[in-house]
Amino acid sequence: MVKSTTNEHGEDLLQLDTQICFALHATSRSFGGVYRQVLRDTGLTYPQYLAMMALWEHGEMPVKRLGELLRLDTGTLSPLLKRLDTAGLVKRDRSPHDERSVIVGLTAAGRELRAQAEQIPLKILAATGLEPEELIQLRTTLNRLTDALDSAAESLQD
Amino acid sequence: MVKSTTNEHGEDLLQLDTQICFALHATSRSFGGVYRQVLRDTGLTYPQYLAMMALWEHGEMPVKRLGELLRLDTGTLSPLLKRLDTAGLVKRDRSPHDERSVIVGLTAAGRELRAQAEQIPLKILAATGLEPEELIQLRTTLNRLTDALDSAAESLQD
DNA sequence: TGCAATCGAGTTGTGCACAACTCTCTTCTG
DNA sequence: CAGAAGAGAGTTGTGCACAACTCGATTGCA
Repeated sequence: MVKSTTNEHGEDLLQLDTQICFALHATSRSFGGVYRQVLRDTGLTYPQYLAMMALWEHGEMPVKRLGELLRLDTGTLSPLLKRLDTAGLVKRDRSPHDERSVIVGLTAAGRELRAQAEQIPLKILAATGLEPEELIQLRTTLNRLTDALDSAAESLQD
Repeated sequence: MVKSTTNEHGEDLLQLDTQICFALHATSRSFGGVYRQVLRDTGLTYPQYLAMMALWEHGEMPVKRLGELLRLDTGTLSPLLKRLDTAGLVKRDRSPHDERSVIVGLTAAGRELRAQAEQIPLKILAATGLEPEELIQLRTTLNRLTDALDSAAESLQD
């Protein structure tokens, strides 16, 4: 049995689907543009900012754990952390307990940057122009969507 | 006057904001993962698929117009089209009316690929696991969000 | 205990996104 | 009509995302 691709509003879901995905792609890039502006004087990119956020909140942790929090693999994270290291914001040291593991921690400069970054979320919040209720619902929908997509991708592996 | 950063549900909006943006980022990448699976035997990446979609729907058009449809600048589009050209799916010719303009059109192979790509939207739709109503609302919210972010980014230029 | 399997980081290669630039062609204006 | 200004495409350089790989450390199990 094949589901109809047109709903009661007369919208073609096949078309709609591509628009959803395209809209998401566009929104993601627009967010990137706003963050680029807001982060300009910190010298951070958005993914670097996310990494710093995680370290500000949780303190030092292994690269592995940071990758889980940010959902990034080492191919992305290693060079990113190298750049943060070069910028003097983080330090990386082998764990004495497990020589495979590298512990990422903040330097003094990295901790100091936190004060400068404090107003960033408010600026971003203002830029969204959405009401809190809408943001909450959007987040809920996105999280469900991410879970569904991840498990779909997994079941498509074969 | 400073707005409260905590709403009536006791959620910290500063935290929420970062979660929204992070959630969006995560969803965008999860979509990427599903498309990677689904597009595997076409040999296309997701942005390449978007470009092909635009050409299947609208026929040949200048690079400029394609960039507007996909919201991509030439720095992204030129090499992407070069790869599609190398793959034999599109052709690029200078416009006879305006030597600055390049017209992108489909080759026979590019047109044939459409049949193979026909079931892709349905697969993606299934992978989202969302009801049509939710998709429609999500699209609406995302479009508003994108507009707000774009105009915010513009006003932050200076 | 010894060795195979696994794990954690890092590297390499490809492609996307974007800023800043060049080059050519067109258009506008004095 | 000439030269300046602008438009359209492409290039260069940086950084992110991800697959596939290497390498050394650890773990597990025969």
